[in-house]
Amino acid sequence: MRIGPSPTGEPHVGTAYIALFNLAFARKHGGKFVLRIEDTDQERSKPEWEAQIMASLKWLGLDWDEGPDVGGPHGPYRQSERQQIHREHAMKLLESGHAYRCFATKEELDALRAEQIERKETPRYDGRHRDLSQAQIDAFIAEGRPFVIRMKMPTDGTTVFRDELRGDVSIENEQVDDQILLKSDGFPTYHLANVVDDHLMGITHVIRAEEWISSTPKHVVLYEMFGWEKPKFIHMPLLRNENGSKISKRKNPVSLMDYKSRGFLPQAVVNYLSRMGWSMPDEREIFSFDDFVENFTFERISLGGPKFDIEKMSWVNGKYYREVLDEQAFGDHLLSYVFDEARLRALVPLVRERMDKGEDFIGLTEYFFSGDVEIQPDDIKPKKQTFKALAQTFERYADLLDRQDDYSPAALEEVTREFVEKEEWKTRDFFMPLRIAVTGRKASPPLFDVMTILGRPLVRRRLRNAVAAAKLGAKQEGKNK
RNA sequence: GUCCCCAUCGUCUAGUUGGCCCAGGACUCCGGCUUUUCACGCCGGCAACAGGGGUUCAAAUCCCCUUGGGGACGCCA
Repeated sequence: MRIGPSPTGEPHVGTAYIALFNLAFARKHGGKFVLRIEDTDQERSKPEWEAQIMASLKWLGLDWDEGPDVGGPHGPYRQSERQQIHREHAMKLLESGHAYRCFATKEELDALRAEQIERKETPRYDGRHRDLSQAQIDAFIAEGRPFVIRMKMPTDGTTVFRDELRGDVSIENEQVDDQILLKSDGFPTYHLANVVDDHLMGITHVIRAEEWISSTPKHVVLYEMFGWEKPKFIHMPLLRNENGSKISKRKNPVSLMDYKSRGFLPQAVVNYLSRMGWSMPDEREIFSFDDFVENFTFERISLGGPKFDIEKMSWVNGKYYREVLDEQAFGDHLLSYVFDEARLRALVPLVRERMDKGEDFIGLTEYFFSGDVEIQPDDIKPKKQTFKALAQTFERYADLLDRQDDYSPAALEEVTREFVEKEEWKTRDFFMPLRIAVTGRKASPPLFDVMTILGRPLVRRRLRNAVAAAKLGAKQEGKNK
């Protein structure tokens, strides 16, 4: 069993979800759980993300038997360090005629796709370089044209594979594209790297999210091309947003770091996640990971995509507080959460010149320690603006911050000032409501320092609350007229 | 648009070898009890088998169609 997170963003709840089921299955059947970093996207992968993902999984107690940090017999466990292996396997397929070079540029293919969509056709590769003559290939290479290696998918027939949860899934081969295996930068795509590494690492059960079902035929055909034994495929249901779409940070707090910073217990998060699409035979809701492993079977997985409900996860967390942990353990949790050293240290420069005695601290910083802050509509309305305008502007600002990657004070200040200018608002008319929205008070340390320490999820939540407050104000405004 | 997957209360789900289910539990919400208050706890309530055809003595459970939802269709994973 393995989990292959891609270090291209914050540690995602979906990663933990899949890791959890892989681990449970491995533990149940005495198998090994492998952590393999799938960092073949050179542009988006970052070492910081990798470190954060590993830290988050460890926080949850989802420990791996083999991985980049602990090593193991099938290393290296970072795909970027296995490039040579992937390349060799791509060459093998090239030699055996199962793959070919494609010289089409990205622009060329984008244009092709655009045309196909225009004509309401299914966007797909047209096989333009699938049967190039050797002379043509030589000529292109002599020209120094960059190329990718594509797999030669059969054009007819059907590929059938067994999903252990759903039974046989069959997909017509003509529906499947000639997948790129090796990119022009020499790195493999997910499909090649995944199949090659899974085989080499002795992965017997591929437990991954449902979104991979439609590309599984490619993987099956690859196994066959290499003449390898196929693993068993288990596709877990996809975690969903409230509206049913694939879970995303737009609609949900999906970063595992958020849960930690909001004071969730790792055991409670794991417990809640186990109940997503799975149930105990006796319908118990509160159980340990060991209990989960003991009772785990695929038969108890239900396939409807479960919606992630932070409300219910909070209830689970509360259950742990009052029933699972004893006073000592609960006290320890509180101590480490409230007096988290990193957070306390971050506040030091903000409060030092503002306090005379230790007792001033709590009053000065309480909004760093609470979830939502209370906002009175009347407090946030600038004199020269309407509630309606405020609501709309805040909404646009919240959207802007969602897309903001750099959350440092300087960067926040820059984008915010730019934003205010673009909105044609007076700086003070925007900054005061913003300060109240974020801190719940009219006076605070420098706003952007505060926002950085609060972090994206909390700022986001409070901004949304302020939008709601402004809308409420707008309603009353309308009535009075 | 094409292909694939899925379908029980608002949400998570039990139910799946068809009958014990006019569908059970949990979250949320609403009552009540307990409590100086709040919370917890306890008791109670609202609330679902998407629709239509079959198969069968009998269907939430099996089959088909429709509808709905989701996913995939990237030199991202």
